[in-house]
Amino acid sequence: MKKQERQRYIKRLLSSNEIERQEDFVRLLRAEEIDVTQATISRDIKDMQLVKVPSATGGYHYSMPVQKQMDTEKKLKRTLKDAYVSYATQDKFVLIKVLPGNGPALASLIETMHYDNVFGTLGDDSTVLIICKSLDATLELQQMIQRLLSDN
Amino acid sequence: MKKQERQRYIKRLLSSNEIERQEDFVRLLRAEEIDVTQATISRDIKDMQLVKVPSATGGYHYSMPVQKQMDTEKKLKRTLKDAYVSYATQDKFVLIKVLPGNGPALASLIETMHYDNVFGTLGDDSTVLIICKSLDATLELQQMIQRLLSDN
DNA sequence: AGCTATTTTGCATAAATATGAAAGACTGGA
DNA sequence: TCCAGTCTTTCATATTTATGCAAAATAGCT
Repeated sequence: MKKQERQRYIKRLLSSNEIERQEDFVRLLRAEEIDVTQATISRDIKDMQLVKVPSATGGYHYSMPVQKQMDTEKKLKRTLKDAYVSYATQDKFVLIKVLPGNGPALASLIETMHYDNVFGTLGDDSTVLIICKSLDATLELQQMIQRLLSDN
Repeated sequence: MKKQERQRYIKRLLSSNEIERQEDFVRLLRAEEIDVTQATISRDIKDMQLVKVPSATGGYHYSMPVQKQMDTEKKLKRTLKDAYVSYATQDKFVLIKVLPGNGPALASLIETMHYDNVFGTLGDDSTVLIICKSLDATLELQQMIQRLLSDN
């Protein structure tokens, strides 16, 4: 399946927040050997219900649909609350310990949130490692986890 | 203040989900004696960080920013959980009883969520009346309230 | 009020996005 | 295999959105 694969790529590209127009997708996909035109991207965006968000800094960037984000955050929160054991940070890393079996699920949820500041995520059975893009980002992520754990 | 007032109108227009393009805003605002061009709307949308969402039914419509929606839903949930007494529905109405003093706050939160299906909201000291656009909508709203009350 | 700085708007148009229609790919038969 | 139906893509272009710039409005002074 060609289309689905491309759309997976598109999702992955989302977290790198420099995507300001559809042509950016075209360019980035071409770099990955996937040759498409803007027209197709436009249709993909419609399919996937992505939105072009005016960012606080003056530009625009594409992002996950509202509903999905809300749903995912909800699951994320629940998983965190259910399985959370401890966390630690060092440098640009955040390491979350969870109850055995919950690592991959949590990592995948964090992935699909497409946080702008997250470079990558890795989960084994009971540990999730999140690699941030900057030290500031690490702090922010930490606060977000705090928030998810504490609020209801 | 001209701009702010217009932006308030724009927010109010959001809940009527037939707004598919910026020109629709122009048209609807003109109907309310507010004379603007599409250029201004484009800037307002950027200011307010509204997004154009591809809807499930094939079209597009403008909507509140993700973050604000999430924040508001959070407050709404908290308020509901804190102040909820009972609710009842009849026809296209949902009537929520809350602890004294919480009616207006709750009504206003529901307003700012801009639910597509809500025609209007009215809150006195301890009661909130929500008027839906259809019977189906009433059911949906009811379920949403259930969800907010039960989940965490 | 009169003047200056700042903000907001419209106009014109550039830039970006969406889409009809034709062509190409893919699917599951017969 | 060949075909009909379905799905997907591109091309060309219509439609929609964003923006530079000049004019107008607004706000803050004195």
